[in-house]
Amino acid sequence: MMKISQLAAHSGLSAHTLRFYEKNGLIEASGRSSSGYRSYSEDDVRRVEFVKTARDAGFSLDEISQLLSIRLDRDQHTCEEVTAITRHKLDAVSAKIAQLEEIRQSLALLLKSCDGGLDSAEHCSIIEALDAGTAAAAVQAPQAARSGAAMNDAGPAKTSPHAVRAKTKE
Amino acid sequence: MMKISQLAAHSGLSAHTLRFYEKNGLIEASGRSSSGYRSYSEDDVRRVEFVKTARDAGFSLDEISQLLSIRLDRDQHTCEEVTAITRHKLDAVSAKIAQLEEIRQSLALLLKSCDGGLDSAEHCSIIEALDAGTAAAAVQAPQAARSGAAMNDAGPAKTSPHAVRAKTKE
DNA sequence: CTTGACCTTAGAGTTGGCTCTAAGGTGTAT
DNA sequence: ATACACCTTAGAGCCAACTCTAAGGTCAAG
Repeated sequence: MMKISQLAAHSGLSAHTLRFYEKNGLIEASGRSSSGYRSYSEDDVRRVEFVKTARDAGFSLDEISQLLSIRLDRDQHTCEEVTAITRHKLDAVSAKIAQLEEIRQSLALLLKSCDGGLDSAEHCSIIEALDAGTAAAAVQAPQAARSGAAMNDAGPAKTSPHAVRAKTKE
Repeated sequence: MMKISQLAAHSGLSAHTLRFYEKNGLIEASGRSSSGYRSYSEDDVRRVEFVKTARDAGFSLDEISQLLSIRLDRDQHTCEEVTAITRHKLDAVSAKIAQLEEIRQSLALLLKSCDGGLDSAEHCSIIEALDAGTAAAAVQAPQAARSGAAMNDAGPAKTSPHAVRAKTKE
């Protein structure tokens, strides 16, 4: 039986994150001390490790929930269900990569066109390309990189809730 | 001189988005009708097109702001500034792709290990791999895919505000 | 007996880029 | 005159996955 900070150290997740996962039904602490401190059994720890591994493999918390309920009750589920989730995720990741590859290609072309010298940007070919609308055009029709076509996870196919951009953080 | 919905139709951005961009200083309507309706000059339209093109090329709104101020006053800036922004973005996109490639690899390995049959998931090798923590381990040390190491844009190097996950939408 | 490290909770804030709502005013066609 | 499509604003809501805060309770060491 370990306390939350021990589990945090053990799992590499913060205590905050562990509580957050608990609130979202991903994990639980099967016991509490007399003073209300969470205490985690070995089974609890294994479940946390499962979540961490699945997260590192790229699954969303929602997908992890599905995987957990299968794990909990394996003989009520089929391999097909598991592979469906995994395949779906793989497809989404592949699509995202393809989209980023296009962007990378656009950026690489832009970079190649400009010497990057220290003199005035008066005739900078990058600025000119963006002005002329020929930045992504050389790679592919611009709307191919946009229009919710790229990203679909599991779930009730919503009509492109918000556009899919580069999302490279910060 | 066009009204906002005309510009929306022309640019492929919604009127909402145009107002949002204006609020964030990316674009402006140089005139207003007597009743307060925005009216866009040809210069305004060109600026909107620039923003759209840059967005499609993968730049963030913040980066687009920087590019716009260079475009506005080209001879006060150098090509080096423009290439720096572009190179930075390219690096960020490349890093993101590399990270997603790792995830793709993990998922592909998981999928390959399981036949996906319709019988019980009792011995499903995907669930077992996630349980054993060997899902990503086969590809690379798990923390390589995590630990804010992957995504850095321009900006004051914050210490990993939130972890970088797959972000494949929905 | 106090310091300081730990634990608890509900709930708010962060990120980026929209997206939408409410509550109204305007413009034009019938 | 009345329906209907358009325009205005400030501001709230959405997404995921945390991340942090406030305001307190617990516990071992010195």
